[in-house]
Amino acid sequence: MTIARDSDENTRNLCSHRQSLRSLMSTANITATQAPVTTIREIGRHEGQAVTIRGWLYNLRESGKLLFPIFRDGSGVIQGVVAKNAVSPEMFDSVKKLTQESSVIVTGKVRADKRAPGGYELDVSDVQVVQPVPESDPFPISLKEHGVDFLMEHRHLWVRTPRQASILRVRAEIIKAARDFFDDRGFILTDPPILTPAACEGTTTLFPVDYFGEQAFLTQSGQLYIEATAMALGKVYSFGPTFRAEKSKTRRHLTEFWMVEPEIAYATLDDLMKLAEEFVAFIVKRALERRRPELETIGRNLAPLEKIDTPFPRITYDEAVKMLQEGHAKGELENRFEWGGDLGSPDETYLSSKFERPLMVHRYPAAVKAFYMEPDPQRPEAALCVDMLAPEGYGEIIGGSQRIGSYELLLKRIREHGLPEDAFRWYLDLRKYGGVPHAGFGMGIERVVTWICGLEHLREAIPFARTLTRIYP
RNA sequence: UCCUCAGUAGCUCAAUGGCAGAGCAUCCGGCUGUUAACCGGAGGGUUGUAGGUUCGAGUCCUACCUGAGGAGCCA
Repeated sequence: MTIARDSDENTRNLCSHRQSLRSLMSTANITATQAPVTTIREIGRHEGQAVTIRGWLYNLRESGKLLFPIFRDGSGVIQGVVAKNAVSPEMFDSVKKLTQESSVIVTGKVRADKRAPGGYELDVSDVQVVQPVPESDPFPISLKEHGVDFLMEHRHLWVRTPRQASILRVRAEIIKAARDFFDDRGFILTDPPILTPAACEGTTTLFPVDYFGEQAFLTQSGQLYIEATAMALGKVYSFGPTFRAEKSKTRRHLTEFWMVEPEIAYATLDDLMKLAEEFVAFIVKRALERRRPELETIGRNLAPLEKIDTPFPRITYDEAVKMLQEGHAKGELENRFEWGGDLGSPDETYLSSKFERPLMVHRYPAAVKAFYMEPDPQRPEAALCVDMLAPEGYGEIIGGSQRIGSYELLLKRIREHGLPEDAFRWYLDLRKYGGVPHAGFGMGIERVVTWICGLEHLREAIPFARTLTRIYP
């Protein structure tokens, strides 16, 4: 039994309330030892029995001599019922005075009830208050709507709400699915460094770090490093955070986000596209199988997700350009797209809206893509690369390519891009000592979570989002 | 970096250039099945900041600050 000390001025006015809680708690101890401790998620197994749950008060409704405290414990939410004539007056009064998000240990009898959203209610016989939230300083996040900035300012408390907690559970499932997928297919997890030397792809998008007096940067991709481990282990992947100092102010961008990146020796672009579609289909299926209740809590329309299956549609960049130009001619797109540019956000949305499954666009012009991509031997101005666009306007979730195999060509590209040759010595070595055709892609976890959960903003898809304007909490 | 919009009570928002308001939250009271419960009452304000126009500015003008959405860039 724990009780908060009177360490805060705000809690002083609670003293009389606290006195009654203390006397309540001396009897509560006995009850707590009699009933088995369970979680709300598992509570159905104890129908008709007295159980103890440990959690927080989510909300309290009352109707005269009936109280309806709603408890949450991280596994779920359940409504308790306290009738005035069924408990002691002290007990009734204590529950009546409970404040939102006070931590509580609750004992009661589990009863099936058709009116309850979760199927069960708890006839409360005892409540121990672990720490009361002071009346003078109530929990800031009410059940009513709030603005984005306010919620982000209170993210550490916002995560307690059912919707946010559900999103985090889906995220965890997606990450586990990604790891299971690669682990089960013989991929080896190799963690690339987060601190990297010198500039790799242009310093403006990198976060500089002082490394014992030397300039270093936070990684913006583990790809170059897992190309090295792929040459050692054949099939590898990495899963970790990446950092982009881009000044992007949109709902699709974070400055710190998590990526899954597989890299495979002796793989071609076609192998990569097959892997990517199987991977994404696997993740969607897993989320539907294991996190359906959470997706429903979030309010996700599951019908579009149920349609996700292999094979995914594939179009070349050239075909995409044709579609975009036709779209412009029909008045469905504002600007006419010309061959040679990278697809913009409205272009991606338009293209993916024509399909119910994720769309793979391949063979972009080499000029708009990264320096390490292998040119198409059939058409050297195009790169052997692929972007996967999620349906429903969620945009790019995967970017990948076959990597340049030739030492000479890679060196040429590094020079063309004005990159520091010295910093890439090790990367060039991979083409000097037994280079092979190889390919890989990166998938942004938050973008996938946003799509699968049907969210408006990427910042809800990660526990603590880092954006251009926010590094608190 | 550019474009657009916003900033008023703890929160979400109203207020024709003319007395700064409502709902929620908090507190007090009522209700034996409430589902963001409901009903009655109370307290709660340097209208983002600094100037300006005006008899009078939350409202109009200028600058700045903060935030949001979008573009570019990207996953």
